[in-house]
Amino acid sequence: MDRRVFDVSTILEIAKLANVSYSTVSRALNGQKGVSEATRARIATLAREMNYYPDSSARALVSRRLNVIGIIIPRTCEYTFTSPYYSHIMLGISAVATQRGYQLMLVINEQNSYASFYQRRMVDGVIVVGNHFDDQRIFALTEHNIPSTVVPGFLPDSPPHPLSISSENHMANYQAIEHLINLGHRRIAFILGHPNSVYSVERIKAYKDAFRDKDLEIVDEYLPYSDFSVTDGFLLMGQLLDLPKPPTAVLCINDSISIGALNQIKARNLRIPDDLSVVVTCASNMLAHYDPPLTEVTVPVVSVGKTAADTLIQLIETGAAPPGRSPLLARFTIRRSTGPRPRPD
Amino acid sequence: MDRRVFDVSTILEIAKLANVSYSTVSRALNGQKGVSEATRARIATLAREMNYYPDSSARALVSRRLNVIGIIIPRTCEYTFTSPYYSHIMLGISAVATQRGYQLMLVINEQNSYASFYQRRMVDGVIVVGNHFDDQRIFALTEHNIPSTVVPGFLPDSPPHPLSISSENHMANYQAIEHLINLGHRRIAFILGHPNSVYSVERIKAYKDAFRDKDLEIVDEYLPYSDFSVTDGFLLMGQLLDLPKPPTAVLCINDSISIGALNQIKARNLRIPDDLSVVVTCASNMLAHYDPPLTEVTVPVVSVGKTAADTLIQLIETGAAPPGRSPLLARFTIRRSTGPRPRPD
DNA sequence: GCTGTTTACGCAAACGTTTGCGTTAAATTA
DNA sequence: TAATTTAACGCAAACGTTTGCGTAAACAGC
Repeated sequence: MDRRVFDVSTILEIAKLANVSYSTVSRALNGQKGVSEATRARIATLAREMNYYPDSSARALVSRRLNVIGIIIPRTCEYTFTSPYYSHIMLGISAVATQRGYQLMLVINEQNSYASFYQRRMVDGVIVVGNHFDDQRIFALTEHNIPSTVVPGFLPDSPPHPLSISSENHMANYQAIEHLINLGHRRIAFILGHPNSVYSVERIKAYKDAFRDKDLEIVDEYLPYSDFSVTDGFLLMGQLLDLPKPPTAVLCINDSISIGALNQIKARNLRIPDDLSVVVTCASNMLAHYDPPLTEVTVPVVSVGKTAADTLIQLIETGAAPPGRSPLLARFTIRRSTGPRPRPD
Repeated sequence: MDRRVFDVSTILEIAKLANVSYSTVSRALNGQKGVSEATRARIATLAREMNYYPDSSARALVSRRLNVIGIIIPRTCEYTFTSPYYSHIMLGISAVATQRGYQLMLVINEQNSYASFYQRRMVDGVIVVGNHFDDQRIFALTEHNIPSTVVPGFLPDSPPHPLSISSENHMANYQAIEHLINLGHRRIAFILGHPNSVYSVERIKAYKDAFRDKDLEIVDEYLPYSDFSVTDGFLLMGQLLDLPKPPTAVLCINDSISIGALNQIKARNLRIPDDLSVVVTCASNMLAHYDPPLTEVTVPVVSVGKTAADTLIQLIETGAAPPGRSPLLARFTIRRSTGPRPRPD
């Protein structure tokens, strides 16, 4: 009678009507062998007629498999959740998960243990989508042997998590900076993200590598940190332009910073690239139709999400991490927002 | 021994070590009465030491409550999932869900029945976040009495779902159009979304209401439909400007359309508002620092998400929908992107 | 016709909880 | 002191599955 509320029937009721034991019903519905085609068909139609759906909780209890993976957005990353970066990663995760029969549990702004979701058996594994490499809670995942991947993962030299999924951005950023240097720029700014974001560290490295390779001096003033927000992009771009020696070129670390910075440039009526060269970094197509067309580092965000999900599911199902994956290369595309260094005024 | 894999203990093991029955452990851990403070404390420390976490599946199986609500993004809305609109709604849902002890199950691009998630007992209720009012699958939710809310819901005159959560946009849009008319504009364009999106219908109504109230003629050419994308905003703005009699003012239905349209305007070097007045609609702050500051319809998207979650949880827990909610009013803010109609050329 | 194999099923345990009911012993009341 | 209530706990059923094992019947090979 309690079941009436839920308007669905159980395996037992079907068994009665089909005149078989309920274990046979289970096998029939799950496509296991040991059931004749006749009874299988009978049970199948009966199940449909009776509006039968398996109870996921009961199934999970005995089979120890929920077919659910958790997406965890740490508290430290909440402010960026609304950015296209996150939604594109989730789109990638979702695509693979759906295809392989997994549901998604979304945990935004998590402040407690990441492990607990697994320990409480709410998920078969978790994907932590955060970019702070100082997150101690990651350790518990590997320590307790919890199936998990981390996006974008951590610094290559000290990875606290063996399954870090990240795009390979060094090359594209190096190319971008090299491109600007070759155009004659020397005062090149890069609006970064949080100081302990993987992305920031990665970008700084690309920047410094390119500058060192060209024997150029690195001025920290041109490398401001931001909170990844549109507003910060706007404000920091303003501060850069207010410098005694303002940059002649600027790179932006993500969509929001790019948009904010462009608005600042527009507000000051600076011409791109005549007065200032701009390289943006995009996960979305928000800036696809900007005038002028923007020289851009394109990050394969959806692929990152797909790989993270694929790796995790493989780990869940086989117990072992899949072998080395091919790198997900960010692309550098030259368009018309970068040009020769303006002559000093 | 199988439990070793999961590295957690069960209620039974704790019971043994505490020298009580496992029902006592359950009661102690759940804060029910019938347990002395001494044993309760003993069990609590023991549970912590032994790394105990309740098994959600087992708990759900008997208590018929999962504490999970599903967020369903229909297939027809997938293309907009990456828009700030969706992430802000999810942020609102998440805030309330977390506070009230619910987890979120995210289903992107669902093509099957919405009801099945409930019928398979994966969620206690669902929030459908879509904007097409021709979605037949909504009917099954009410038909089977499944706890659910729908965002943004449906047209007020024919609601197929009793719990539609939506912002109240008519007034703000009416004000926006009235504002433009008062500025002398007559050729006013509105770049809408999908033809059977609730938002489009709502906007058309506001538009036509304002025009009728001023005894002005409505020209359908100025009311193009879009797919809510940046690209479409860009292209449609171009088509509008290519019209023999181009509009002197334009309204945009959401963030993406606004961005696309602004890019088109910028690409043509039109001055805002001298050549063209622009009213944008925003869920995000992507356009917060635009130059000039944009006259805007601000939609309280996070509040919509919060209300949807709040209503649903109330429905789940009490079995009845909460009484009438106060409307979530969109705001109209005049800034500097709207000005007097330019004199005819 | 005997043995061995396969097919199609049933039985019952198990998964880890919650919870109604029963049973002591202690505490309270008359 | 006896009667009654209450507190603290145990017992066992229940939730709806999956699955290992057992078994009868059918079937094959010789």
